[in-house]
Amino acid sequence: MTGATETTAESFERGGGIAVWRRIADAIEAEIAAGNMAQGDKLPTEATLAQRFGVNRHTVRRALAALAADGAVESTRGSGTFVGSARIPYPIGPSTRFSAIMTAEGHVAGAELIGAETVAASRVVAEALEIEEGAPVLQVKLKRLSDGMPVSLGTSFLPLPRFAGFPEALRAQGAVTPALKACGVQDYSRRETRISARLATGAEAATLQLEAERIVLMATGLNVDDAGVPIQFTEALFAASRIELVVGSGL
Amino acid sequence: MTGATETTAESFERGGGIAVWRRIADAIEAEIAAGNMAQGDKLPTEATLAQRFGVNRHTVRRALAALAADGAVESTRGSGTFVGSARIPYPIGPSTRFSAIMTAEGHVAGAELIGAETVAASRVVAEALEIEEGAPVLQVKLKRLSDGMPVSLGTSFLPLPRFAGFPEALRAQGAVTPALKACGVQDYSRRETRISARLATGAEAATLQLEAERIVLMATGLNVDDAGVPIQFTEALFAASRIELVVGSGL
DNA sequence: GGCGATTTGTTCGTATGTATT
DNA sequence: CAATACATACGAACAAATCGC
Repeated sequence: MTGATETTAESFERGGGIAVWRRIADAIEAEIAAGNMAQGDKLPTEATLAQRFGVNRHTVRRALAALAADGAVESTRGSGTFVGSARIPYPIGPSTRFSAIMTAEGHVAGAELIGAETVAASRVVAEALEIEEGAPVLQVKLKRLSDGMPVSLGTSFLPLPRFAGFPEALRAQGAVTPALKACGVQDYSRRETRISARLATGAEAATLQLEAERIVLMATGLNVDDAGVPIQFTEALFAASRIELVVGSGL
Repeated sequence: MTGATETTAESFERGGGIAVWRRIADAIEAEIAAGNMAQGDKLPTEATLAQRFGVNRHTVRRALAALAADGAVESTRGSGTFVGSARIPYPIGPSTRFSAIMTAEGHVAGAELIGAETVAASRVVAEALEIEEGAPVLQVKLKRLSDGMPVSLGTSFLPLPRFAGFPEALRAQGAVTPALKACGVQDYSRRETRISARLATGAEAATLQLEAERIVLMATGLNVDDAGVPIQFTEALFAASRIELVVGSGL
């Protein structure tokens, strides 16, 4: 590596307004953005960086953790820390079909049913599905895979008794659209999507095969059938380091 | 010697699969979700929580930091840690007008020009604006306010010489739409929006009046005039703790 | 308004666990 | 198996902001 643009310890002294770990994080990020490091390149070890910046290893770790949260870098225990990879575009629109999207991008799509159970509709779910609060709804959790790598973690609520046969159909078909068709839904579309971002909980991180403290994009929305009747209230989590949501673009 | 670490329901012993700080974070989040604590309520002090969970204060801080990143809690030095507040919906669509949105929601909108300078178009910008790479473009940075509180931080690129008078018009008008009109753009619309999430850099956090290490939603997009000619490549940052993006819904 | 106690923020030091090479 | 490298946790000290008296 070139030591030409190396930042010296001089500028990272303690007690200068902005925290040292943040200045280090920005410095490393700038280094990557400047194109000095390519995707997948290995960063110096934490110990090396600590020595280079003249700080404790904790301080470097704090900086690296901030960069790892959004995928700028990826750390692997025992191996090292590496420059992260680009995000896969994921179109969001009136007709969003996971399998179709991934196939079009050249990936192998898959869906794995994690669980299905009957629960009482919460206020939010009931309002969206236009049913009574407390009415029985089917809660389905599924993991979506692209080339075997978990991409999203979805929780859906479907009204009963209309979709009582959905879990079995999903298990049999392996994708949502044909399973809905088996329940008599010829076509469906997305009415509204709300997008927010937060950190993954422990269970979510484990399911998505994410390291700790990673950012997820949360897209909640309502699907309606061709008659405009709400059929599915969904909440999908995407690893922000792997996915970029795309809105519009002629869809 | 660890005999009498009575504490709460669960024991948070070391070395059991999932990290202690994560289990504590999930426990506190569950506590909030259960409705035991309302918006703005003060959490116990870090020292108290550390004692209660039988861990070091660092471990509690790690858990609280995870919750603070997405706004579940908010910490203030010298004061304490409090339960965070709800997010404001922000519609994204073909015709997104900040001032109109905020006024409709009952807020007072404002835009503050941070900087305007002529730069050479990068590959990404050039491609979007359909101009030559390296051609001069106007880079405008502005901060959008709602009721005086910073909501978003935007960077726009506009082709020259068409929009040479834009900064002056923006300064005079105080909003983007009339400023564009002054440059001869009768109407414009959004062609595509890409949404991702990451952590704010030091400078961004400062401008948005965010604490360190907070999550931001990044929406990049292209605006075209009524003739379909690209006029503005924009990148807007939103504090994920304050904003929720809304796509669709009859817009 | 001043001042000390409280509370969160940052950094260093140390030790140990665990996965990779 | 040993060395390397990241992950987690504890302890100590001090800085900086706030709050109550």
